[in-house]
Amino acid sequence: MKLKSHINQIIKDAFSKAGIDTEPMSVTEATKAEFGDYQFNGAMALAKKLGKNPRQIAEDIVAHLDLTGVVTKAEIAGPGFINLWINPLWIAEQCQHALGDERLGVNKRETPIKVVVDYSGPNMAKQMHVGHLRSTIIGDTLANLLEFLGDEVIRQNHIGDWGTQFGMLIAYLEEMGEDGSVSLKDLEQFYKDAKGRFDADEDFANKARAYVVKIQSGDTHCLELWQKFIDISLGHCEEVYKKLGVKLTREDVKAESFYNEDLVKVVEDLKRQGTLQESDGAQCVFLEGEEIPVIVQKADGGYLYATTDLAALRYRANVLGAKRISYVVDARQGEHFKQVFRVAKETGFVPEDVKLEHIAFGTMMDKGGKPFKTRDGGTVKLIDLLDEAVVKAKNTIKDQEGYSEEEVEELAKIIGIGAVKYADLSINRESNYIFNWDKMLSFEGNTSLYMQYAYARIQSIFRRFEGEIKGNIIIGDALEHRLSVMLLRFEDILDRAAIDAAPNQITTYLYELVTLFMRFYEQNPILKEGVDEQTKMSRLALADLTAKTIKQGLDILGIEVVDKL
RNA sequence: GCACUCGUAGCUCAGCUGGAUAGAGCACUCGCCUUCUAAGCGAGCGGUCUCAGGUUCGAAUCCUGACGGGUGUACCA
Repeated sequence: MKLKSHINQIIKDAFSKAGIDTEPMSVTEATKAEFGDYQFNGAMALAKKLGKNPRQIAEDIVAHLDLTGVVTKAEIAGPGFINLWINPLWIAEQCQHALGDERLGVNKRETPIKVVVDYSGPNMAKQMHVGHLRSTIIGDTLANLLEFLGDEVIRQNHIGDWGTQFGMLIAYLEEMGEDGSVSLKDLEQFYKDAKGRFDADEDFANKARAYVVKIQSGDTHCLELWQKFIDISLGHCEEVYKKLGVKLTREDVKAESFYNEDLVKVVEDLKRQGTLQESDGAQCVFLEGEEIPVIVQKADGGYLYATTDLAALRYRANVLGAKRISYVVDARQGEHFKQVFRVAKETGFVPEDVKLEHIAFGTMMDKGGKPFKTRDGGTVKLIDLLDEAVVKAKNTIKDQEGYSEEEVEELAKIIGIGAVKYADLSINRESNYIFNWDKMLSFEGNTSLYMQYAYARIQSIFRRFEGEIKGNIIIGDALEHRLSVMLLRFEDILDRAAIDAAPNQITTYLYELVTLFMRFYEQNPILKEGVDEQTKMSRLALADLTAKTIKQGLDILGIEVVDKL
């Protein structure tokens, strides 16, 4: 239900009937309940243009407003605000429709596009650490969201599987022989050991350097070892993805090495276009107004990540056919993407109509506002963090007697992982974010547990009810009215969140929705005695739609719900 | 130095396509369980939206500048 568009259309109709030859600005949600459901603030802005006073304009608009359908009441307030009330009968009807629809009334895009979402991008030489968390879950959410809205989403996991350190790792893997896969279990340690050998033993170091050259020249034996290493390493990542409930699979992997053969062509094409300049021996693209050039080939002939990114952009736009390419990457790489995107567009590597965006996010901080580290200053492994979340979640479960051990375990997973993800997604992605166990595992405030609790409460009602909902939704009071309108706003929220790539708009919405529902739950009894049948059915339907909306919203965020909490 | 980014209640954060008296949660004070999960709900307390200009009928929101924090600044990714 594109609620806002409906209201906007009514305003637009009033404009043309009133002979106002301007595109009206969009209505906005009313800032207060007493101001109705939506408000139109455009009368004031027109005052100068039309040479009339804003209240007169407002009156003119209201006089031509169709109050027989979606909107039933309009009031002019203050300097020329137009407050609008939506018809409760219409709201009820729309909620009813949403309830009967598996998409909850959310339309699929009329003109879906292909979107590449590039996220996670772990380095194969090391284990995934907290630095990968935000990209992985924000990216997955964005992909889920666009998919739900009907776009054709192509997930891309641009893993780092190429580079000098792999020579060292492969040399070490070969040295370990069959035991390699065993010691690889702890990649972090494996890396350290390999580095230790590299630093201590000159022969080993030379072998490692030779391997780099061999891999790059396509030596079969080396490539086999390399492939083995990547497989095992990727297996580690998949373990993390599984725990996190992230949908990335091997199908989505397009590693750095995938673009290797294209790198020469990228440089050649740039050269042919005359956009390349040599500087200190390196091949560079100098952009107007930019101090630092984009280097695509080092003085020693090697390629850089800008080169790979250009190759990837070209592939995604031209081979995959993406019209929107979203990079969910740390904000610190803002400059890099700004430049690479410019080069891609200015050289025509990527067509003009393709939207390139860097979905930047801030750094994860500890309670003290410092970058998140272990006690001894090391990086926190993602798998450890997630395991800890599950342990902590287990401790928050109050009534453990009510469950079997397996159930507690399962519940703890859902709660713990959900808490970590929700905490991250609920904050404006561009700002740094303070990681706080106590806060994220709290039932109070804007947390996943609060949402899951609300969902479980509703399911509890249905466990007791055990019937079938018959009859229609009837908006009985102001609270039910607000709750219903909130439910109908779901699509508007998702649309906006998709445009801005802002998961926190979804969490803010869910929080508002759940808060309203909790009030409704307290004030409007459903199964208690003395509630007449019609009211009971209507309230059950509202509760049901609320639960389904919470579930769908959390599902987009990659968070599960439970029937009992 | 230059560029980017952030600065909203004691703390953590919403709000930023300009709109009415700036909103939540935590903390603190108080009230509500013989009836649908009180892990809840309600009420109170708490603000020169960093500062100074500007644009505007109207600015937390847009522009300029200052101050403060963070980040980045050519052959790592």
